[in-house]
Amino acid sequence: MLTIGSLGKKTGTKVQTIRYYEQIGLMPEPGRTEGGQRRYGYAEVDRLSFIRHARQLGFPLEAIRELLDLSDNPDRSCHEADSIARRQLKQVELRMDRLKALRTELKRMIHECSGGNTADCKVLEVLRDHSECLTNHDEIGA
Amino acid sequence: MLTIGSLGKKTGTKVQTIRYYEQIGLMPEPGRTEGGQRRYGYAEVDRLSFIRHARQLGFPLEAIRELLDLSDNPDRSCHEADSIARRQLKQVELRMDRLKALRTELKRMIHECSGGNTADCKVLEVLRDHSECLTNHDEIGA
DNA sequence: TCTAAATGTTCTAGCTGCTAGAGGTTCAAG
DNA sequence: CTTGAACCTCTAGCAGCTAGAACATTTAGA
Repeated sequence: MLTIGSLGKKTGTKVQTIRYYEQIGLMPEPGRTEGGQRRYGYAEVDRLSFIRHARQLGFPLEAIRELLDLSDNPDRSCHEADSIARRQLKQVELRMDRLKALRTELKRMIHECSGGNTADCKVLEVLRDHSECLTNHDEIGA
Repeated sequence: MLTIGSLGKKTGTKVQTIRYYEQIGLMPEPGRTEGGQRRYGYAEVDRLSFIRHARQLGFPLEAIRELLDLSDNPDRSCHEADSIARRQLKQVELRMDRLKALRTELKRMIHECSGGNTADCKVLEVLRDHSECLTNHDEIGA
């Protein structure tokens, strides 16, 4: 039986975060000692590892909830898990595209800055006047 | 003189957001009508445009606060604005690197999923067992 | 001049995914 | 039996907004 602290260490999760996951129903309510402290078994280690791993891959908690659900029901079609992963991939690629455009603009901005005083600072000038931008980054910063 | 609504339209900002910026001191407290409604001039259009543009480039509000400060003081060195922009560029590149690793992992995961039922779903399997990952994505999902 | 619609006002709470702190209790080692 | 680390609950905070309730003002048309 593991305490919440050792579960945390095993999975690289802060104690508060584990309690948070329990609170929102991602982790089950564990058994307690007579004194009221949580005690975990190895099923919980697996579940929490799954969650943390999915988080590292950027899945939002709601997606993880679905994935856990699928994982708990081995009879259901793999298709759903696959489409969640594809959705996540789409998100990642979208964010990458935005960051790419952003990087271009930032680089240009910095490159053109010659280093006098702020009165003719290129960085500030570009920020002041959107028309100096090459891309029309509507929602880039998301 | 502009109402908060027309300022919002001119700059592509929601009314609530403008009030929020005022609340945190990014936008100045504007003049009011006798009835207590906000009225803006063209200086405010410029300032808000600056803020929104910087947000689109991903600058956090605190960085924008500094940039506005620099912009208000034309005598100060451009160097500070430049270093804020460089910092932002670093952030963007860091996030891009993480996303790139993430994308690789997701693609592999999806690619290997043959589409049976979840009992042998590759997506779920990879999530279950970190050792199947090529990268050790410690903080990838940030 | 009156009215009705559109827009404005403040205040509070919610979103994601945690994280930190206060103030108190339990557990395990020595 | 004592001590100190780890646990407990509860509340509030972070970024950067966004939404809604409940009410006031403005403006255009009849």
